[in-house]
Amino acid sequence: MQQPIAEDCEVTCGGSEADLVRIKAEMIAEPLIQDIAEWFKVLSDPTRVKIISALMRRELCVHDLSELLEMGQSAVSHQLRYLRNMRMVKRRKVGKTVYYALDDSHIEEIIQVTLEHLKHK
Amino acid sequence: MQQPIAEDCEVTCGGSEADLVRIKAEMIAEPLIQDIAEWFKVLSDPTRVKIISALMRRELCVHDLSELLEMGQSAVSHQLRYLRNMRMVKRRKVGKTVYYALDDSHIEEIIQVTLEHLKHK
DNA sequence: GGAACAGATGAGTATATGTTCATATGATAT
DNA sequence: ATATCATATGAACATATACTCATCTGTTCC
Repeated sequence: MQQPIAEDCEVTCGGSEADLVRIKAEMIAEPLIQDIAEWFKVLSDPTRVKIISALMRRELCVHDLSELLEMGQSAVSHQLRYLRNMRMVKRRKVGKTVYYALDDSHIEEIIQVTLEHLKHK
Repeated sequence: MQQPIAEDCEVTCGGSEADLVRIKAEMIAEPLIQDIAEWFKVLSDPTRVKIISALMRRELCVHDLSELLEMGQSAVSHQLRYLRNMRMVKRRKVGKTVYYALDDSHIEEIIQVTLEHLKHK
């Protein structure tokens, strides 16, 4: 009767096969992993961080954001769409102009925590 | 004596030029923006989130990580180098095998905060 | 020494991402 | 209706990213 062949590095790597199975079960579930990565990707681009940094002060229209960031209107608009899809910002239309504001209570908190972290490094 | 010409959208966009200048001064400084984006980029990839998720349990060698993630050794190794450069993980060598462990006290906290956030959405 | 193994790394490649350009939409004013 | 302004959006393009493959380094065991 064949025993299941032991993995090559069962001993050398310190962890038994059973251990790995347990760890795998304890790891964050796949769909959640995807969500986390997607969420962090929002803040992984300087332009988006700048936009959020500006909106932390007050709501702003696309044109003003474009001036603050010294970037083309189109580029800003594309990123705003991205942020809107991610439910990070909401918009309010007044005549021709569109005002954007933060729509996620946790962003500021997480940015603040990260700032503290980066300072103490 | 010439007054500085007002910006096109001074009135329509609701913010005076002086306001924009003030906001610009209050925004997070450019180099810090870059650091924040770089830091978040670490967790913007599912593979890296998985690696960190696994290392939150205990230190692991490359081979075991490779098994846990069901990915090639090379791919895992590349990401580990990235994480090492970002000072997110440290390594400990024992004979042929190299053990990786978390080297950033704040990652777990931030992931935990993010998980809570994602659940309550 | 040489074989076997764990891991690291450079090159190549396919895909993702961010910006620009041109143009479209939608609103206001004349 | 037409012109103008604020914003949105699709296509194109250049760069960045993550993986694979082949190869290299460093260690142990014979």
